[in-house]
Amino acid sequence: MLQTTISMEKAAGILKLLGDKTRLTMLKLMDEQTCCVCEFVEIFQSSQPSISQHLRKLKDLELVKEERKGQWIFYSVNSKSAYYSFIKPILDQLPDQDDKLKELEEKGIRISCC
Amino acid sequence: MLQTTISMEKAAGILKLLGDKTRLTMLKLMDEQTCCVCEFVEIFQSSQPSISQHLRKLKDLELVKEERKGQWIFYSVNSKSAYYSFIKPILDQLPDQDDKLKELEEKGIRISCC
DNA sequence: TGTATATATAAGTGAATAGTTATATAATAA
DNA sequence: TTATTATATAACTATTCACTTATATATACA
Repeated sequence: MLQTTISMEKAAGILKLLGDKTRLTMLKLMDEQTCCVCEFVEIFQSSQPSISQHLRKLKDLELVKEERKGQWIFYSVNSKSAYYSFIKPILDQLPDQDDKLKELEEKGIRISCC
Repeated sequence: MLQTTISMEKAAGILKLLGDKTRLTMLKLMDEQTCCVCEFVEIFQSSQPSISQHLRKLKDLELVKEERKGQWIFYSVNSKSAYYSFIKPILDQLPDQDDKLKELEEKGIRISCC
């Protein structure tokens, strides 16, 4: 069952992206739920361009996919990616981040509904 | 069987170290065999200080252990590390690097014996 | 001894990177 | 149409990072 071999080059590139606390947490969140940019901005108390730039890097490697809904763009982990099987075991070992989304819901600023 | 929880902070720090092609390949090699600095220098055609510095970073996070044997210092993955279970699934997905050590043996410059 | 070999460390340099501010695009609402 | 909201992108800046050169330490061997 050992599937697609990943090149060292590609693996290092992906791990470099995951080697940032913000991006790693974003990915963990997006593996559980679909999130939009403004939610990340709130969660990480970061600027909107900073979050956008993190998302773009993840999108460039096709680790996440986007879907526009009206004015919002929703991001989630791209489980169809050839490299999903590479990152999934990593994400699974990370502490659950659901509390971050729960906080948003409590504050009444969770968007995801629609 | 989901064991030790790793913090996001720590996970990101480790992944950042793995996000370098040289270090990632070194780790994969050291997960299979014990290697010394001069072997890495030969394999990666890198300078000795460069290799030493990579090893130090891996050692600082206790991902590798060292053992002096005479003039040589042998490095290997520290499977006793609290984070070995975190990196092992990653290393297992990487392409085998045995050919690199075989090359050294063929050239007659493999040290590990003793 | 003194010389050679293996490794580590320190200091400097250039490139990569994450964040900032400013601006552009796109959808919605008035 | 104009204003507002959500997001992306471009240009700039400060920091991080990998590598270099030079030097130090430690072992082996003559």
